[in-house]
Amino acid sequence: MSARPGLSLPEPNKLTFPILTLLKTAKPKPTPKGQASNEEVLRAAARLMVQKGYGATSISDIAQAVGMTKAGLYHHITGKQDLLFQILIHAMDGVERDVIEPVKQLEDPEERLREIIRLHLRRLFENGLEFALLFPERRHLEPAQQDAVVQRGKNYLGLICVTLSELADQGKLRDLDINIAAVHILQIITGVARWCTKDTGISEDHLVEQTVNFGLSAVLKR
Amino acid sequence: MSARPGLSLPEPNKLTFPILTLLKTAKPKPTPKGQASNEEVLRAAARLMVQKGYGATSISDIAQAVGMTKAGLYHHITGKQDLLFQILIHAMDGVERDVIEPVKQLEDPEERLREIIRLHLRRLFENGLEFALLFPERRHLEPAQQDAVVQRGKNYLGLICVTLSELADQGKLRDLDINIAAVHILQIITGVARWCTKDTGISEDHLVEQTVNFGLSAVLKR
DNA sequence: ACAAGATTTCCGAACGATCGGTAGGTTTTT
DNA sequence: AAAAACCTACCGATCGTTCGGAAATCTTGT
Repeated sequence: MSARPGLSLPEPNKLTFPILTLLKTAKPKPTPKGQASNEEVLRAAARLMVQKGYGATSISDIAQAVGMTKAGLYHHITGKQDLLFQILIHAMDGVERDVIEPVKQLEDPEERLREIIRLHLRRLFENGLEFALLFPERRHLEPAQQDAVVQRGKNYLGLICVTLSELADQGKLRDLDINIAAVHILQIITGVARWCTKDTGISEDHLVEQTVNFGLSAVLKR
Repeated sequence: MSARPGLSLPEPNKLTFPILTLLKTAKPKPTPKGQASNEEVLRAAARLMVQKGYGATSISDIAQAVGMTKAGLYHHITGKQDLLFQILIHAMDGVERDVIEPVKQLEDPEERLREIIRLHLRRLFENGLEFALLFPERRHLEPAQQDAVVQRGKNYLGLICVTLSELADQGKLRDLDINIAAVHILQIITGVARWCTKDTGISEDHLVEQTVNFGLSAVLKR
């Protein structure tokens, strides 16, 4: 971090501590590009990709965002494609941890559906909008990686379907196609992640409340 | 179309008639790249971009899809960016013609909202899913072009807002934020355009009916 | 009807730029 | 001293775009 002769750039987001702190897997190869990328890199890359799209985000962009050069960055990632894969896996991990798991313990399906929407939106606002990348950008992955991501997305969709199904058993559900309704609910959530990057003068609490009510009203009788 | 010596490729989608038939504007320059691109090119380009994304769709891909070479294609377009712009303008033209205009004559706001969703979905199925490009890909345009596209999108959103407002005047609307509800409705529609590329075994009629009911139930009392 | 010229349509080949990725050496940390 | 983190410099490939010319098509004079 000291002598960089003849170059006094601002160094935008220079990291003040070494990356790659929680690497648990063994690394036999001299290049430890194990599948564990660093949180900072993932976050910066995700932010750029949400902003500009996967294709328009170059490795140099990401490297610059974390205060490194391209070559330096390649000690933390194995490639651009795999970086996207890590981001999507990471996004799904977060959703499963912060949304799916807490919600599984709820017995009442109506409360569960409400919490799914609420918790997911909360997560979007707090932990970044990486989830918005899941659907539009997964086509840039290898088929095998794509399948892995799609599978986890389907699990999530399945949870919504089961919840709707339970609501139907209780007679609380409108006469509708559960599968289509589940997709629409998911689209509403991810839709928020999409247009919420803009500077809308809307309070987060208000948006969450309105979206939850919107989703529940669409499917519940009353 | 006749002698192409030493080259017997299948020529995948070779056009059997000259492109650019309805060019009405005068063309002073030797390169008549006026802003009127051909329908075939626009359609093929839109289809590819929906499938692979703007960044991942090369000019060669588009040229091959219409049975030409890169250089030949450049007599019909002024550039890749402008091609995207033409596609988005064309998509908005279609929506304004097939959705907004017919719907403006409807007095009853409930019927109007129902027709907005229904007609828009119908258009998606029949005239291609170019509308799905509007929101995710417009960031690749110049700011001026972006503004033009965004403005027309806002007009559409405004129509939905006005309709919701009229429903509120009639006391038919739930207690909700009209602006947020309008965005959610639009997101549902464009969401269909997004995941509908897949081979879902769902009938179009069924999907339209379900989506219309979903949207109306979300905002109407009852 | 038909040839000749003008115009449009398209192609082969290349350009400059940028991209993802790598080799090898230098600095920093352990 | 060993290992990890990082940089400079470069590679091959691909991208969007352009140039000059060759077909194909249209227009016009006769």
